[in-house]
Amino acid sequence: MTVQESGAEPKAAGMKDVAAAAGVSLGTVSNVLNRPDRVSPGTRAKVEAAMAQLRFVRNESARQLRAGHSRVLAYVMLDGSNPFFTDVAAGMEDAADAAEAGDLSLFLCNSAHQPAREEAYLNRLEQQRVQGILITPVDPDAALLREIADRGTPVVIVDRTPGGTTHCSVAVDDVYGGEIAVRHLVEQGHDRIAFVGNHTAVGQVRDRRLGALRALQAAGLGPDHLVDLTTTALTVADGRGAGERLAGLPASIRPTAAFCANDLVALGLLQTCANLRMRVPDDLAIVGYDDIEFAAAAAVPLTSVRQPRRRLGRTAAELLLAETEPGHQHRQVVFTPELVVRASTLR
Amino acid sequence: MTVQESGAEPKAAGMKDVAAAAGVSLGTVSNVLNRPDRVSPGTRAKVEAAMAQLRFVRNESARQLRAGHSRVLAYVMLDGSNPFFTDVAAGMEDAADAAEAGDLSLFLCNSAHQPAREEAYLNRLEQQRVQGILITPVDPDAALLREIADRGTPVVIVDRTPGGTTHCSVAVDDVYGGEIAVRHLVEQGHDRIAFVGNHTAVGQVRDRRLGALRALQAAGLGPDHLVDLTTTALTVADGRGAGERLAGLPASIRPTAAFCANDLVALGLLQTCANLRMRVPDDLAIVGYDDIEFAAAAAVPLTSVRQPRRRLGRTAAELLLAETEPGHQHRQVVFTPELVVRASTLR
DNA sequence: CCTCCGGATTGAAAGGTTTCACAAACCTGG
DNA sequence: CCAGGTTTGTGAAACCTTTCAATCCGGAGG
Repeated sequence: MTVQESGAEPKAAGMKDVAAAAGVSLGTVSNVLNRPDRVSPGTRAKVEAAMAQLRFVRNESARQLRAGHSRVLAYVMLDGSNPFFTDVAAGMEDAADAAEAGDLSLFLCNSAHQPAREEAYLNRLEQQRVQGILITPVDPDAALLREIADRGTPVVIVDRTPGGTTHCSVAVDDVYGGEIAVRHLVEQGHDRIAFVGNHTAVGQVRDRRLGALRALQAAGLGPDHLVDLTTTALTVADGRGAGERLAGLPASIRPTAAFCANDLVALGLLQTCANLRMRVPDDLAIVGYDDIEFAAAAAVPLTSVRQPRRRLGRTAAELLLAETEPGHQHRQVVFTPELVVRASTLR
Repeated sequence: MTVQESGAEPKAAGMKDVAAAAGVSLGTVSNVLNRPDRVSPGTRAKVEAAMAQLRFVRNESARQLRAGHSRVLAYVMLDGSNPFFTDVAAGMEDAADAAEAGDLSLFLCNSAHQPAREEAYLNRLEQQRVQGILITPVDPDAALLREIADRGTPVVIVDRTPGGTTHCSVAVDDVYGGEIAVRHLVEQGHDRIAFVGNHTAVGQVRDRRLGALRALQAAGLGPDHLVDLTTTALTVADGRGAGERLAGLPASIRPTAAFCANDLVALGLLQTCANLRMRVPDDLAIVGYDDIEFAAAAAVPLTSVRQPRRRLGRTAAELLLAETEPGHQHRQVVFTPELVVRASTLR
């Protein structure tokens, strides 16, 4: 029984205080925490009682300082409000929970497409000496990413393909995704197909369009069978706008099917169709991309290209954890997407 | 010019190394970092050059250890895949960015409804001595939350109302939300209204139903005018199931309107209506709750009760930051939701 | 009875930063 | 040229934990 301080905040007890209260040395308290088997049951009980009584909370900063690294992984995501990324993050959580090196935590950081925010997070994480950084970067070729990796913090690029092979990365084959989407439409008898998206941007969307062209070519159809409906971004509103433009085309030219770069765009398009009394899929067949949960729940369930989001995240985290192994070589993993056929393309 | 080590990893330079390389004392390096104005331009330049050359990265663990606390806030969210919570988190990010005590980072942790995960995160955060914890807990009255707060880490409860007043909290008036939803339906001429949700659970959903009953009462309608369609959870699938049950009711009893505890449920219900050729709102008017982005983008845009999600998050973070002020009193902030009327209830 | 052994415990060093009292150097004005 | 003030720079202590070599002790074997 020690006397309870009645003054202001009792100044959070440390191991030293615990040791004093239990009448043992500092080293013994440490042993109780880290190698309980090396401590006799009697002393251990005394120490544990003291810890409980003093409401001892281990100081992680001090542990890290000593250890030289923390037991934290972080995912810097591009857009926390996009279900795609939260699912990827869920996969990472699975991997972190399952890791042998128990006791890992995954922290999420949302850059929200803002380079400044991304940079601030990256710096903070590096200073925190996190075990590794997972990131879907605004710019996959940013110098900072390379620098951080060079200085020794493992970095894995998620859902982007960096220029070189200076990091591990995981991504999905978007050309193939575009190909299976449009091949399906062609098989359904369509030969004038709209591509809805902002393909001027490099990356994903461009690849998906490329795949679409390949599918047409394979069917003996030239690039003029793909009608571009270019949007500024990939939101639901963009999809609505594209729908109106599409409906305005004369019937002789109007595509009978649309391949959307994204499910959000597809949902917007679908909504416009409903408003304008165009029947889906009879008047217009629609294929989306990502297969987000709401794609299946739409008024007309959406055919979509599914990416193995959760697996993407899990694999990324596994690659990250493998970085610390001795003769590590960076790997670029590419997954294959899959077409999920639903009512929006089946007449 | 120092000689570049050619062996393995040069062992990350610390301030001591920088000091040596620049030919100054440790304290001066510290001053360059923390009080640059107290250092003459010449030495500062020397030190900065040395830092660049050695690729010096500040060690946050050591800083924290010295400072006694970190510059990190954390939000432990109940469900990272629910757009509601990611929007709340976005509001917190706004507040963290704007905070006077510059240089705060917000980390997100996803408990995914799992008490064990939540507990692991809470312990880790407390050990990390974070500046404060924001949380939408699985159980708002869990003992651990109180203990952590008692030991000195500020805790703010988000979107839940804890039993006592031992924490700050922010929430939304769900009774009122239910009331305005059903009042609107009554004004549209409905007098037999379905309530779709799992109201056996305590909390939100129960309050929303309570509000619905009040609205009926205010219109002189008894509780028998509310038809309960009870679900197990609040997912799209639950909504679909409820829709089928509803459609199975004889027309003489079947409600002409439905108030859903959640937009996901409402979207599922909407989908069933489309499948069964029930017209919305003519055959069934639908009101959802949360006003998630997809509510407006549905095939029939959904009337919904909007919660100030972003503001909820921002306020929560502000309350948290205010906790450190001297004579702090815990506050319970309650926001008022707002009805957004769209096509799903307007004939 | 002495030695040796192994398990239990201890004490001190180390890890990188910040802070603070203090010393040194430089200026100003008398 | 000096007293007193300001600007720069220094050195050591403190933050809390972990690790590891060293010590202590009781007991077994000779």
